[in-house]
Amino acid sequence: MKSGRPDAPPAHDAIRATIAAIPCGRVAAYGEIARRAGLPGRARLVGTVLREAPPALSLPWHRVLRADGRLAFPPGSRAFREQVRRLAGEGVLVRAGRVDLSLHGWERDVDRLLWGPAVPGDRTSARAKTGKRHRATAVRVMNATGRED
DNA sequence: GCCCTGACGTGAA
DNA sequence: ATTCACGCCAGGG
Repeated sequence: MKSGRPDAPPAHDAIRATIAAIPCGRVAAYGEIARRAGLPGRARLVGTVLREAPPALSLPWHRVLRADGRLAFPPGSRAFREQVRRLAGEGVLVRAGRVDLSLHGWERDVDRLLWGPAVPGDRTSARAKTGKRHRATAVRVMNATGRED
């Protein structure tokens, strides 16, 4: 029995569902999406799926970045600018072609970021020591969280 | 089936 | 911070 569409590989479905689940104001790497979709190591497949995905699905493709936080498109290209635009619309700032994953990364739990114990090697906690930056970060996160649509 | 390509990831130089 | 080389594997020719 085919569940729904015979021409829709389960892997593709899982990937699309995972991408659709990325909350507004957050971003995730290709590799992370593959992992969450139960397909560890298939980062490239995520790219393929996105490329083939019909616009009608309205997947939040702009929330998908490379592992280092940089956009996957060539800087200055049409898609690149569009992605920056969309991200900005959600309060996600792109600087030098990259997004700060410690700030907007999906993998990082927001509550732990604000209230939890400092994680060794976490740049965010290090910056928090300066004080000022910490408050600005908290405000930004709360704004992003409170906004639903 | 072989070969090339790619919206990737990682580690080394 | 940058560049390079590989590893990876699904698609398409």
